[in-house]
Amino acid sequence: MQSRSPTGRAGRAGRPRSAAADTAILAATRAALVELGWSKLNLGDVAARAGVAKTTLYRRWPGKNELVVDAVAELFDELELPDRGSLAADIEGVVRQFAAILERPEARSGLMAVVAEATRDDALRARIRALIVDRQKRLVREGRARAQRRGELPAERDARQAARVVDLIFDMVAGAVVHRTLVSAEPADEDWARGFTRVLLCGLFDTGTPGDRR
Amino acid sequence: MQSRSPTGRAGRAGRPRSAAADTAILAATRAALVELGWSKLNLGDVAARAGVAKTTLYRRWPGKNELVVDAVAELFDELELPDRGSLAADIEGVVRQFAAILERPEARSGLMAVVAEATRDDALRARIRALIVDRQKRLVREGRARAQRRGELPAERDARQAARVVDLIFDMVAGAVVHRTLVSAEPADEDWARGFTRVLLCGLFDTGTPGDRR
Amino acid sequence: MQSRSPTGRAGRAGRPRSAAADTAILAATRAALVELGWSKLNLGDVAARAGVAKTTLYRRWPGKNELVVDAVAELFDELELPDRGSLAADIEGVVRQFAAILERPEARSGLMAVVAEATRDDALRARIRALIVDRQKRLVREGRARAQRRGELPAERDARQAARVVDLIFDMVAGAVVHRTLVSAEPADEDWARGFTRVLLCGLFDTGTPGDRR
Amino acid sequence: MQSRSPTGRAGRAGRPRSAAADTAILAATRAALVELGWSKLNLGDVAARAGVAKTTLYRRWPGKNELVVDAVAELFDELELPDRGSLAADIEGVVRQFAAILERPEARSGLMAVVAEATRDDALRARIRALIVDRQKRLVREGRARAQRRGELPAERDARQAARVVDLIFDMVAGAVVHRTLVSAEPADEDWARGFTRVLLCGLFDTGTPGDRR
DNA sequence: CATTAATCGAGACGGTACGTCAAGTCTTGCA
DNA sequence: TGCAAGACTTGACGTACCGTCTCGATTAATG
Repeated sequence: MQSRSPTGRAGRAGRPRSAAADTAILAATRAALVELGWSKLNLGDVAARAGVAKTTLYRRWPGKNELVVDAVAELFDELELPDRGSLAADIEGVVRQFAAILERPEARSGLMAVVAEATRDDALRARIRALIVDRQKRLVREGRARAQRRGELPAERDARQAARVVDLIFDMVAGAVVHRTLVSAEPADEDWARGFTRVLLCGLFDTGTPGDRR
Repeated sequence: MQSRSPTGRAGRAGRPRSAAADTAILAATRAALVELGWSKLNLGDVAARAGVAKTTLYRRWPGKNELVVDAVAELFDELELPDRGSLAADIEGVVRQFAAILERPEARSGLMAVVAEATRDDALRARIRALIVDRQKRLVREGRARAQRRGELPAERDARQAARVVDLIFDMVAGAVVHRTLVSAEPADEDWARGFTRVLLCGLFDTGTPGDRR
Repeated sequence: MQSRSPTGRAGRAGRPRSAAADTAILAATRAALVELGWSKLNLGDVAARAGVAKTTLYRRWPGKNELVVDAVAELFDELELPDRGSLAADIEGVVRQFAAILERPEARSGLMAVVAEATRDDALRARIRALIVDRQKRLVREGRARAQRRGELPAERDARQAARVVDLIFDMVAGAVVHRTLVSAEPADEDWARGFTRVLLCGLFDTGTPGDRR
Repeated sequence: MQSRSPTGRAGRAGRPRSAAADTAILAATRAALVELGWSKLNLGDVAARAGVAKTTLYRRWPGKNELVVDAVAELFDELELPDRGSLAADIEGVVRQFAAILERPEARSGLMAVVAEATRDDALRARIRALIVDRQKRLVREGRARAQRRGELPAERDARQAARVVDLIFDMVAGAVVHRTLVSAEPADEDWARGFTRVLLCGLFDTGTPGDRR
């Protein structure tokens, strides 16, 4: 998925690419990210850790940015949305999972850096959307559908409206957790997740006692 | 404010630092950020643009990271919170202003990059908090106080609770706008701002027709 | 000879070093020495003249000192000792040749400078001895052997004594020419060479009319 | 002597220059030369050691080269030529004294370096001649006159011839000691001094048993 | 089963930017 | 005015990575 195939139609003649190398390189990238952080990360070091030549790495990825997107994207594939019985519980659960990933240094260092690079690189931005953003929106879609099945949320008027709502919620949830964790640099712990979920579901105008609606 | 004072007690002996240089350097930094972006930004170029020697720059800032934090921080000082008559209108206004800043390439490139670097640099994180985060929380505090005066929001139980709410709202607003703009890479336009404000104030459970409560 | 070989056993793996680069760099060093002199000589300029990256230069030589020793050493390899029929004529010949080399600006600037640096750098001193001093002592040894074959000089008692005499003569000849040329800054012309040779062979006590013994 | 006087006639107006400063600066230069050597020597450090501002230093000397010539020249003024009873003994004595000075790091590092610089700087070359070369030729002149008084050496035909001989002997003695000490990097000890003196006085053709003529 | 064509390791290559250091000048304020 | 302090411009330093290249040595699938 993440590496371009060497030929247009099919890997015809010649020695085929080592499948193990891809795995080793991505793992080495994460390891290097942990030790060195984004700015000191260098592809020569990654190649050495993976037991691979620098040329092998450049044959498969265009550069540092794309490599790190791929390496970080795999982290977010761990996210799951088990049914915790209510929308509030589901949200709190995914917020805590997301926060846990963002505690890991390989995610912290890498994620914001590639987003920063993506502000000036359309292809990179597309890659991030495809491998991280769009892929994790499944969580919002699934949680929303489940809540609608439970009757907690109304159905949307149409598909366009549904997509807009999913996008908005994703930006609100992911944005708040990322901002709390990386910009404000405070832990997104259980208390914070509960407060956040309350506002997200009931709004700031809500005056009810905590826990009444869940 | 952003530059270290040259002496511990008082700038007594020797030639004093040129005050104009600071201004020129920060402006040059933003200009270079627009043209080159974070990753191609180099201090030699910044120094040349500012009409200043590279050593002068290094005498005043420890490095690229701190320089960019200072340069970007000035951008956010433009944010204002004029009274638009209702909390909803105030939020929409500040969201649109914030989004407008994040459209500017010097902010886009710089902000996420320094946040990324700050994940491995405590001093840098502190600098970001002091110059950007804590400074802009004034907007949340002011908006909240104004809404309480209008009777739109209840008063907090105590100061600790108030601070927690301010922090939460700041992360939710800033996080959502940043994520929408930089990660999802979609415009935070008027429509989006309205939808966001609605959810923030009324929550996802809200079923009222749009506009009833504002 | 002057560049370190990249591998211990044999230059096997990896791209081999360009052989032409060594030649180009040493020639560029001499050219830069002529134009700029030692103190203004800089490796960036040398690299540019040689059409080579600065890193290539640093990969092969530790620094300016060693590079200049190698570049200057090649100049002295031009020295020859053709048989002019008598020891006096041979000495005058080599003195004039040596003086001619020291007229050249690349030798003038470089030689004394590296000797100066070598006063605080053992490795550099060893390099000078190996590439310049010991290499040119061949001239003294050869001239002495030839004079002994002619019967002009007696044979030494033993090898140790021979080595001491060779060292002494080398220091006297080279020292006098260098001092005349660079310190006193007077030309070591034919007249001077004749006077010097007379004293070296006959001593200050000699009272004979010039030319009687040759 | 070595510093230019600030005004044409007398240091009249304004604060007069501190006389102690000159002494302190030259001493500091030698101290820095011992610790750092020529190439690492820097005028900021010298100024600090001398308890003087860098500007003061530049007001009195044009630069590093001239400063070091002055500092080193003072060392050679220590040379003396006590009457040891014979020309051979006088020469051996001065050779040993000269060698002793060249053992001192401040002389080793500085002397060759300024000679190297002087190859491209006429004013510097003149300064070296005036302060070092010409000044120490007094030793040769005095030794020669003494030997003539003793009857060891004949008188010259005329003054021009006398000057040529003095120059030649000076270059031979100083050149040999410098070359032995700094280029060959061997000690100019008592043995070497005796061998050198023998050759200088009797020549290489001499076959007599050592010591017969002294 | 030999050929063939791409991949692999290693490492040199031309570049660019780094952050530091020294040279020499300029600008203060004090004596 | 001389002087100490120290900021200033300039420019080289030596290092580290960048992404490309040139090698000789493996490897499969093809012929």
